[in-house]
Amino acid sequence: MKSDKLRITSQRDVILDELRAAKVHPTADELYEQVRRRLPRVSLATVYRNLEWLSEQGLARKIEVGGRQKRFDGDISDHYHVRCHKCGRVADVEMDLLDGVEDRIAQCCGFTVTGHRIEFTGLCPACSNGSAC
Amino acid sequence: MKSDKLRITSQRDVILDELRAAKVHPTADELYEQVRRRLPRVSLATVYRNLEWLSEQGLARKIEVGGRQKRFDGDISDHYHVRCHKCGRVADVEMDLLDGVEDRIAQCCGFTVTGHRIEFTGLCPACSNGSAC
DNA sequence: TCAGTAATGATAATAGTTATCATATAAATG
DNA sequence: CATTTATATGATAACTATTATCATTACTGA
Ligand SMILES: [Mn+2]
Ligand SMILES: [Mn+2]
Ligand SMILES: [Zn+2]
Ligand SMILES: [Zn+2]
Repeated sequence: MKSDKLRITSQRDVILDELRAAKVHPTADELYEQVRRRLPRVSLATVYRNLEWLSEQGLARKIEVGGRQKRFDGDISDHYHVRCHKCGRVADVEMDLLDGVEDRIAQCCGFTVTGHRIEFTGLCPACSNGSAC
Repeated sequence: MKSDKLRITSQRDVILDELRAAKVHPTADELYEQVRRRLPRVSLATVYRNLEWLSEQGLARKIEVGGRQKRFDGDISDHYHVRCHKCGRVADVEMDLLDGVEDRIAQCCGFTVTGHRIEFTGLCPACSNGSAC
């Protein structure tokens, strides 16, 4: 009988490792550049594929913020983000989760509400003081 | 002396009118289909251009929710949204805005925080009861 | 009526992501 | 350890949503 277990490849290993090491919330291509340093023959498709896979496995998070590109987070704990509307940089926000807020709005729209996400917007330190991002 | 006033064209007029009439938060191509009924020769580019323009003028809002496509809102009042993670539908949430929440996190990340956005997620009525969206 | 300029429609280009497919490789089996 | 086989990979094509280009159209004011 064949196993249906998924494999741990060196690519997966390095991708998750680099994602966790990144202080920023990298886009797929930003992470690709990092991973390339350790695996020069890696494909961008592999990075995309595994970011998707890691998210499905609950080992990483796809954070849906505004902006064209998706960003990823190696920190799977529930937390909020702030995004710079000038350069797109995303940082963590140290704020307690709003508790029970989903129940408060559960009735009014007919939706079955299961979660919420707060995205603060503003200017990052670099963009605040006129310097190029 | 030449005027630098911007023109109200019939396309603009109809686009804003249809956007305001839409109960959903349409994507550009959804709105394009609506506008086409009244202006059969309209171009999709014109819809994109004017949705952008209307947003800049403060006559409409570009709502940055998750999902691939941008959505637009003819209701320019500040309010939160809930998005169906199955079909992408977006509805308004009847909840008072969180007050002073931006100040509470202003220090912790170095960002100059100027706004926030809450996106609730869940299942819309149609997706809740097994029926096709 | 005319000149000047902004907007339009058609379409090309771009960006980001996903799909395809031949080859490589991890892990189960013997 | 060698064999088998399903999964993962790398290269690249295809796709989707959006933005840019540009010749033409049509407001607007003189
Ligand atoms: Mn984070
Ligand atoms: Mn709305
Ligand atoms: Zn910035
Ligand atoms: Zn739905």
